Amino acid sequence: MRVATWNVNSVTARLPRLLAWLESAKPDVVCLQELKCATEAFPPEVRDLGFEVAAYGLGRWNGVAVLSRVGLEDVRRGLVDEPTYDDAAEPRAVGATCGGVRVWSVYVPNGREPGHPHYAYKLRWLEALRATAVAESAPERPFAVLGDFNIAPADDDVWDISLFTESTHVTEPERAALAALREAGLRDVVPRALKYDKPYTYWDYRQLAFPNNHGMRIDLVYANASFADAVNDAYVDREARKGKGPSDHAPVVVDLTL
DNA sequence: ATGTCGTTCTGTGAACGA
Repeated sequence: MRVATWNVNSVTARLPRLLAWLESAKPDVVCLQELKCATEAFPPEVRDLGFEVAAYGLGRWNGVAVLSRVGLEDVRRGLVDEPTYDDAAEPRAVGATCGGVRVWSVYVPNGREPGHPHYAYKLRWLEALRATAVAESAPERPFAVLGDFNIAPADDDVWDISLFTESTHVTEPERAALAALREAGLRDVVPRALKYDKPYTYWDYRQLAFPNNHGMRIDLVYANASFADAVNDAYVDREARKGKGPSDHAPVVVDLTL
């Protein structure tokens, strides 16, 4: 089974590239983030390719989905005890069971800057993610949380850590939230880089970041032992970041032998 | 130079978030 995660930065703007990628990469299950469209506006062309779709979006911001061509059951929108921001629920997590594998597609809040209310929201949201993983991860069922975590797990996951001294994505509390997920039994499934030495998944649109490989590894796969032990390959599909009209993120692809 | 995107509204450019 091939499972992937991709922050597409607008599913409607990315539709031609998404459809081409689905046909060439042939994933069975895909977690998408930053749909930037409402649930009912999710492009029907994806279903025409044979995928069932569990989308969760409200419009301009955020939005997540699980696509599957191996079945789609027990869809859940939102986390256990999920926090709100400015008193509003945001569409940042959707879970589904696909061919016996439980996956969550997540778009973790950015945080904006340490000390900002959005940063405190990010940490609360990550605690709700941990609680959801604990509630749902049974040892015998492959389980994984995949998505844009907006956290670089280690300094090596950033192209130049010296530029991040006052920034989110690398702070100790954010990394502690990832450690708490690991303590809950999830493992970081680190993909291969298909070029250069680091498996970056995101490169800013600005300042020629992609050609200079000024990237970050912030799109993560956190999996329980049943899922992680079944992984026979994982890689970042950097080809999808090339050319005209890409997302600023590349897909992470994981192959499982179940 | 926060230098690029994508979306929406204050709407044919600006504001916002990333």
